[in-house]
Amino acid sequence: MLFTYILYTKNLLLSIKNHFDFFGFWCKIELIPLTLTLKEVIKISRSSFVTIKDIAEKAGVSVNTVSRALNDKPDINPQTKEKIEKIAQELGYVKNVYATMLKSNVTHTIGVIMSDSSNPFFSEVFKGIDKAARENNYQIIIMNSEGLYENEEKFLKTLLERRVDGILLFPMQKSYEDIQELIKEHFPIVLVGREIDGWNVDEIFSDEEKGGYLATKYLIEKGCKKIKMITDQLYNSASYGRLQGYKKALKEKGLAFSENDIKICEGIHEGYHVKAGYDKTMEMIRKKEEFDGIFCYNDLIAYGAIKALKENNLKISQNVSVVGYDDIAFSRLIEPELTTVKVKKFEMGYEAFQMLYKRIKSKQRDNSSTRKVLDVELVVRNS
Amino acid sequence: MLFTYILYTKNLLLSIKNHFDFFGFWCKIELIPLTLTLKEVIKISRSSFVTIKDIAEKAGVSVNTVSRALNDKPDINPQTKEKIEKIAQELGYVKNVYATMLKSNVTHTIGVIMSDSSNPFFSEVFKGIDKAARENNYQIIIMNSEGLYENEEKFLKTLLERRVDGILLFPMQKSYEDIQELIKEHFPIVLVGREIDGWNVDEIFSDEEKGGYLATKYLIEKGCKKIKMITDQLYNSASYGRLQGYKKALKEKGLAFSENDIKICEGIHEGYHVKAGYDKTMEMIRKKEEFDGIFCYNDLIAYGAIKALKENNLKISQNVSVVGYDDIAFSRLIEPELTTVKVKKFEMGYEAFQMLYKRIKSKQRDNSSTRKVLDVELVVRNS
DNA sequence: CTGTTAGCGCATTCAT
DNA sequence: ATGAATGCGCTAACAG
Repeated sequence: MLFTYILYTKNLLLSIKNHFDFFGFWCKIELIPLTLTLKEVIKISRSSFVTIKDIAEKAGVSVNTVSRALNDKPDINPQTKEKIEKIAQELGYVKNVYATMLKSNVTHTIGVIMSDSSNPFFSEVFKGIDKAARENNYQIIIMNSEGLYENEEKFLKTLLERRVDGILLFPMQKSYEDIQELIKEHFPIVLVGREIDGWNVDEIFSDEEKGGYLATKYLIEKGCKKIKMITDQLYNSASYGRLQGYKKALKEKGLAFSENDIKICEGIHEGYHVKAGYDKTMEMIRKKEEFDGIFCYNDLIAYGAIKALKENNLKISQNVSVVGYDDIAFSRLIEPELTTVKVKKFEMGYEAFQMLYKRIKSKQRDNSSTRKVLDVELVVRNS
Repeated sequence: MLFTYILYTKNLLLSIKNHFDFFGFWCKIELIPLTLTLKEVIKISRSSFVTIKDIAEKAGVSVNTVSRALNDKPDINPQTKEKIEKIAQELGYVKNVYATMLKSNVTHTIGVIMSDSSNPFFSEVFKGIDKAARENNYQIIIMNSEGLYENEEKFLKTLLERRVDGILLFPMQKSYEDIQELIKEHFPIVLVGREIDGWNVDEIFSDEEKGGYLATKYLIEKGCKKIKMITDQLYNSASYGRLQGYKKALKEKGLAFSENDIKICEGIHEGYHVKAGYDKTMEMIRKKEEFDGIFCYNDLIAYGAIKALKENNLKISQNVSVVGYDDIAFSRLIEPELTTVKVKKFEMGYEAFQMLYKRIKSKQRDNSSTRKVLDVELVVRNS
């Protein structure tokens, strides 16, 4: 074990390092020059970061001269500035942004709460956020709620403690109270990927109904007579919208809607989408339900469905057609290549940050709000 | 447009909100009680966060009583505590961690720099980091370097400015100077996924040579006589190690090694791995190079290779066998299911954080370092 | 052009 | 059990 003691006597500063072991100990005594005060020594022993005060002392100027020099403020002698910059360089000075933040009340940080950043859909959206944030010199604290409301709540608090300038939230449809609280306070927040009716808050999301409509219409026009839909929990606007589109297309084409054709995934865990798609399809086959088309809530579910169909020797696109949603990168790699609804993932993230940024910048904390709807399109491939 | 002015007169504080529009403007005058000072009003207009001072005033106690109450310190009257907690609740108090950090010099934040968090390999590793960090109540600031050294350098600085307690870095093999600087200063840092010889720094990485060896040996034992390797840039330890393993297996089985069998991907951009795997394979076919096996640096490259082989009507596993690396989730979904080297991705992230945490906690900033090697295994599937 | 001073929000002695 | 005072590192207002 290693201990460090610091003693202050009238004219001597001792730093004693004792190395103990089972058989005794020895100690090493270091003399520290008297120019350092006790406080400074403590500081040194605690943290190795150099402060503007250190620079100021070394340069023989005041701290604020250093501050001005390092922040490119006017009213400074070029030579002084140069000298200070040189010393800062030598000492390896790195600004402590916390001190700055404490004064300025601005952190240049946003919080991002999503359910699972390793899900390809989210990670594409995140890329957009990341890009936009970097361009504006903003940092990101990311939190994965794993779809759990408790986490969402906890993270929200953590982010506020960190005084993020704003928050991008991919909400579970359940979380109402705390978010509404924030909105009431006009805290900068943008809801991403979900539409929440009647709230006075900035939102960006896809035209889900159109997506569901396009997918279903495509299946019908391809000749499908009985189209199943495998969807996610129905209490979020995305699945709701896609379902509406599905219904709309059925109605338009004169096909009957049946509750039994809607299969809802349950459980949230690592890779559950693929598994759910697989399980639901297997179940439909086992129960000998008739169907010649499946509209899946997302591509991952579609992968699972395709896997199940293959295992039962059903020909994709001939016996059963499958349409996914999102158009993640892998949908071009699986066999057959997946027909899917393309969502502007990167744009969603990029735009979301822009909206948040605008909100942060405008001191205007009023009751107006903007909502942006992103267009979707059908990508026809071989499924 | 909406402007807010604050006027301070001898006995009157005016907050004037002027609503301009094209046709004129009107203004609303609010009287603010004299108990507030100008400074306080400015504060209110600037930030809506309540401080312990606000609570103290409302509770009629001192700030430190509030501080003690809220931090579960001893020496406090239970009733006072309860009262303070209630007021804090009412006012919607959220602690400003920056102030705390400024005092404590501890941020409970780590920085993570990786090349692309949307790459499935990295996102799995990140999950492990995230899990471990949450368990220890640490926050994460993540940065995507996009494989660019300039970014890595810049981000490192940003993270230091943010006074992260430690850094997890997935290094490009190029970046030496600045990292070494940090290591010399005994700043807590753990290098993840890459082994760097001769550095005195904590590292965690996979047994790359074993992975390359297992993959190649498998191909040979399956009957392959001419095995190509499509790899990434060779200046990182991962590709180097896998190449060594490849060579070792060839030698052991009496097959000749040829420089021409090593195909190196170039370019770094969105989805370049898949494309590179595809391009390199197409090129080999076009040039009529002979081969009956491909060992790919990662699964993404393997997907591209498989796509190219299929397009040329080559039967995977019969005409040409393919082995990938990493075993990302999608390798079970493509057709044929990919034989690959399974890497402990989640564990790598999880352990990496543990190592960093240990380093952060032990004030001991000495010259010792630990390196952890994770085992790999071959997962035989149908390619 | 530069130094002095005050204060951001909080936690920590040290008194009382 | 509670309050007063101090300082973390930095910036900004003000004075010289």
